[in-house]
Amino acid sequence: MRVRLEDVARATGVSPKTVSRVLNEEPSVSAATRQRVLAAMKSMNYRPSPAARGLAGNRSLLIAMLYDNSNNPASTYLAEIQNGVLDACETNRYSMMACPLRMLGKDFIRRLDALVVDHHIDGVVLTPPLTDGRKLLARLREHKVAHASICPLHSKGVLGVCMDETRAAAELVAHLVGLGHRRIGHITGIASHGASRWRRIGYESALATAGLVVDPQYIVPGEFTFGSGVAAARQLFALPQRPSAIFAANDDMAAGVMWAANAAGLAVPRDLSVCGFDDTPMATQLWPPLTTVHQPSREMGRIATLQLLGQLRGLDQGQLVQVPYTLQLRGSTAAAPG
Amino acid sequence: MRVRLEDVARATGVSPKTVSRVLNEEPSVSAATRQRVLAAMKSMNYRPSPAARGLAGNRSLLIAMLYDNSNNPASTYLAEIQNGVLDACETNRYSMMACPLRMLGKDFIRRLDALVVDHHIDGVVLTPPLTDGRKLLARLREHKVAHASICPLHSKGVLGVCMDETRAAAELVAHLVGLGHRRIGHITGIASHGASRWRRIGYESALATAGLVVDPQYIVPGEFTFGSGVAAARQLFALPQRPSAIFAANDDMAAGVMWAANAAGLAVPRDLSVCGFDDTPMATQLWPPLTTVHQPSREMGRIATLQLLGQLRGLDQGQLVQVPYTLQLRGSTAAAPG
DNA sequence: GAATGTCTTGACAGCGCTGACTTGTCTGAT
DNA sequence: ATCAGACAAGTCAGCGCTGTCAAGACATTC
Repeated sequence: MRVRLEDVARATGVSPKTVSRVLNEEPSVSAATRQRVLAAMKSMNYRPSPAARGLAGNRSLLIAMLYDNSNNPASTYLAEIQNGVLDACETNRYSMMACPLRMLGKDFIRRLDALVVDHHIDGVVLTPPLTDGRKLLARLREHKVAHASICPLHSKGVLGVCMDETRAAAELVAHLVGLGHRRIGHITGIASHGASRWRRIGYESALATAGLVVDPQYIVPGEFTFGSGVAAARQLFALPQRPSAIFAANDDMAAGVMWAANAAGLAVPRDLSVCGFDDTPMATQLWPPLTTVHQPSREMGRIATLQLLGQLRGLDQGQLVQVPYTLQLRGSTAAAPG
Repeated sequence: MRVRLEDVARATGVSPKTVSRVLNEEPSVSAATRQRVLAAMKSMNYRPSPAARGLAGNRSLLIAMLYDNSNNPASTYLAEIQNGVLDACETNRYSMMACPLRMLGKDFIRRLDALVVDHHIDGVVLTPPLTDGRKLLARLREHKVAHASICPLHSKGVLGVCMDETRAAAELVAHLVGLGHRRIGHITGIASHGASRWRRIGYESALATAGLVVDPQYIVPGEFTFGSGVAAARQLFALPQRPSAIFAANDDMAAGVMWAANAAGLAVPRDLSVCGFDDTPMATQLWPPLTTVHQPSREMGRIATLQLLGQLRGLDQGQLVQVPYTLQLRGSTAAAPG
């Protein structure tokens, strides 16, 4: 029926333990033996049983991707990251379990235990805002589970990937300044996300660089959702001197701004320039297409996973890897009116 | 360290096998014993090891969600379904593995074997267009793996969920007819998706019901993507008598139509009414908001999974369950000009 | 040449659970 | 009183692999 490790051992004329050593890439096997075992494995189409390995050993070859699902609906951002994680898993013979967590409540403890204790999870990939959940991180350390973070807020001593969001945001705002805009509004994201902070800092630093004052009135809080973008835009439109450009901390909110602009009879980009962040598929599907920053989400998921797997193999290569961004200048931004 | 089944047995004063029986809800245990065992499990916080159960038994309490990832990027549709699958898993103490497959090539055989043979997967949830992959289905039957389908093209004897897409599409087109439109264009989806066929049939039947001729010129193939929507719209705009309304087979293409309309100087809905299908988050984020059909994707994922789990428990309740749709009449459709 | 260390390999138990089989008990029919 | 049958619970091996320990084959040292 099933080809077992023992069968490979018998076929090669070695002990099962030796085959096991080859399987786990342990060093103390002679090259000749290793070759013969590998050849037998291949020709017999041997596939080790994850269940047995998990039971007997301490590894499960399973990792989990944790994400916060308190914000419905599903975002393409997370879906892209998941694809990246799966990419990395596939090339490394790991498997992935997706695990939505509700940040609030102690739900996550139960879920985490189910994952770590029950499934012997080897490591987890954390996505924002889970990257900075204090209790979550504490619990992970307690269980001694390796983890890699994607865009964590606190990056000190953390394994994972990030992007220089501050610089990207600053470049974007500098672009607006270059187009002649002087009153530039900003809609921030959820405070617990690192992204919100960095993008705001980038915005402020670009203004400072250009010698413009940072007026708190022009900074309105949002929640990364379309609806919050609409509301924030209305607030900005109501100012005595409404901004001629708005930088929303993500594309969804930027879409909300464009929506509100349309509703208010403002033409984009003639009366108002709008830009976002993330370059979600939607950015090119709006009219006019949205100026934004491209974030390589899938690649980030892949790299974070590779970092995690590297750590599991004992290569302590781990700091935060920085991935490059690219500005996408499109039709939603234009020269300031007047 | 870890609480094992044996520990529970000792604490209760019964044999391990009896605890196992309680765990697996086997009938031949007296009510009194069952209660005592359950109480002990709870107080000791016993958590069975999936690895051990998988090794010893024939079940893994693991299901897989299969999806086609040859069309990048990630769609919210699939992400929503995944959330629904996870909802159902959680309440039934199952776990899920996400498994992207490339439909073409024989990649899927390897992936499927990895899942079924290695992980002892109990069942799979199929999403379009995998629901109708002949080789895939054959392989699943070969491995005797239970499966539930979401919106399969061929529904005969299949377990899963669907929606009356034909009727929904017909209602939507009837709505356009009611607004006075006589030249209504249609952009179809990928032929291998059942959705494409049903929505087109709905379109045609609605025209027939209204006594309008179905002119092949007004039916243009698309690929469910924004770009294909743009291209198809251009083709329709170039007709000697351009349509006054366009029904795109999904929201992404409808967004493409709106984009193309903007580019061509046509105002939506004044010069052109547009409607889509699926009610993705984007539908309310466009300007004007898109008239479409709401498809309860998450709920469909949940129900399909429940069907699958039901089948695994031997309840052969299985036909296709139909979920209700709702028309979302929004600003992108209006009375025909003239 | 004996003692020591290094490298490669094997023997064996056991991870935590369940399947197949057996045992014991109680019921009702003969 | 005797036996078949139903039910509750137990015994035990073993799922496929790895950890621990031990042993054999060599090379190295003084």
